[in-house]
Amino acid sequence: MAVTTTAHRARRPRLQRGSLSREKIVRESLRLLDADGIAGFSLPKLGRALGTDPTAVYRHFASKDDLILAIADQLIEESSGGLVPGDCWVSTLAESTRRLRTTYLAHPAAASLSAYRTTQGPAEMHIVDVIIGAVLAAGFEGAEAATVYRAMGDFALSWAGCEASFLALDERLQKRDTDAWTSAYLAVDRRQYPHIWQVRTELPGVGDDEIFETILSFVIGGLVARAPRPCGCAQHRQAAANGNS
Amino acid sequence: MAVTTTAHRARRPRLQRGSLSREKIVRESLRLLDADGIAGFSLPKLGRALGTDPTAVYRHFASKDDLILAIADQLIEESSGGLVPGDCWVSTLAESTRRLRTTYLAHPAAASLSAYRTTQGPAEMHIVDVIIGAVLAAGFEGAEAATVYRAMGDFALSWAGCEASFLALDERLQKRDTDAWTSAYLAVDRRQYPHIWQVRTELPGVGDDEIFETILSFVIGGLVARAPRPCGCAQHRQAAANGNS
DNA sequence: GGCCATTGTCAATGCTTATGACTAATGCAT
DNA sequence: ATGCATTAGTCATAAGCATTGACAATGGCC
Repeated sequence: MAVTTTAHRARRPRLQRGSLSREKIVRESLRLLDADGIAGFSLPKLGRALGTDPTAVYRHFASKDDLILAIADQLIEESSGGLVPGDCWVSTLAESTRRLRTTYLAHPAAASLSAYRTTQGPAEMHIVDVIIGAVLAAGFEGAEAATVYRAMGDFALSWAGCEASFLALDERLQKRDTDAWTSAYLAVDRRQYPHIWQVRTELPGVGDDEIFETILSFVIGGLVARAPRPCGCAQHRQAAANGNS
Repeated sequence: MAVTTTAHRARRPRLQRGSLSREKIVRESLRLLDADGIAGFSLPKLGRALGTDPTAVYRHFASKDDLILAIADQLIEESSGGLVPGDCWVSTLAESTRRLRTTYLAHPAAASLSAYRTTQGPAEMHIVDVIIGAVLAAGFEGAEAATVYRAMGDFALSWAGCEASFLALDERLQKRDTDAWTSAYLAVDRRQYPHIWQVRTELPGVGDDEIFETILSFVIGGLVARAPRPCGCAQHRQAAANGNS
């Protein structure tokens, strides 16, 4: 069958007419959000950027929220696509957290809109399965496994979402915050806030990556200490043999 | 065309000067946000709720963002007011994290608007000083102390902010998410997502408080394991003496 | 009394999300 | 191939939002 009827379109189960499609709209949304931030993202603007009527997007998405969910799934896909769990559950957990953060930081405006939302798309299901797999490999079982999974998953989402939300603020507002570390806290009164004063010169130099790796090491460290079964990979078996928890 | 439109418009008697103040507006904003959520919070609605002209609030706040910052400071004050660090730095850290979360969960809509914002108000400075004090008591010094403080502080803010943001969503959307745990994940395909399948019956029963205490115990556990100086309080000295980290 | 900054009111601008009516393109059955 | 139901794109429009500038009443001050 399949003669010469628009070969590349025939792949889809249902042919798309015209110039718009959900996929194209999501892609252009991401582009707009990356370029102009949240302020540059409205359905009329999106329609115009696509070269269509300002309201045309409503033919493909029931509402703006519907579109945001599609963007969320795209982000999760970008973040967890091709992630294959190795034999070390510790690095599986650490890596999936790092990857989510990397994606969110690459698309802060999109992430700040779509974080904390459950898409129930295939990409989300996949990463959930991977993380639960790691938690089970750590020896947690039943209700405790479910709780530990939620704790680790929500930690990754909340941290990355929070960093992204900050980066999605106006540059003006971000500068206000940065200035707090570099000047306001630097000039703090010694008697009123003695502890801030003690580390005041160190505060401006702290980098975001450093902060993230610190909290991640705490979380993973606390998890490993509580895990019923140590990690079976070469590196961690070595560490466990040395009596290090 | 126009006949008698403006002639007998039902006019409310003009309010007395001083019927509005920044404090009153912040209080009414919190009330509105708690009652109706983010959707019920616009400057026109706020003005009407205060019994004034919809635009009257602009006489006291330069913009909506200006008002949101004032709300943020009010929340921090409510959360950290009266917090006195004890001799146990572990519980100081845990308690201040718990208190922030409690406040944010009590005012989810307000928190979701104002989280991640630096107010540089006295309430914020105070809680920062308390947390840095605990980190110093743990034996961290210099740049490492600054990094650990940021990690712990940002963890508390991001987790509580994230939970609040979720609670600030429409009830309809929250239900969508809850249903994901109670039905969608329950009916997952065993072969496609074997790990989800394994814990599927446990997922719906996991409570938010439980998840929070789990991640908090991981974070605190990881921190304690890395701290140069163990906690000096009776309870933790005992634990340290038993060789438990 | 008279000055005048402050603050409440009003009208208006230009943006937003969203909907229903209308039109034209398309796939499908005949 | 032809006609038709479906549907994508367009248009007009509604209702609500943040914000602004003009205007007017108020109350402190001299």
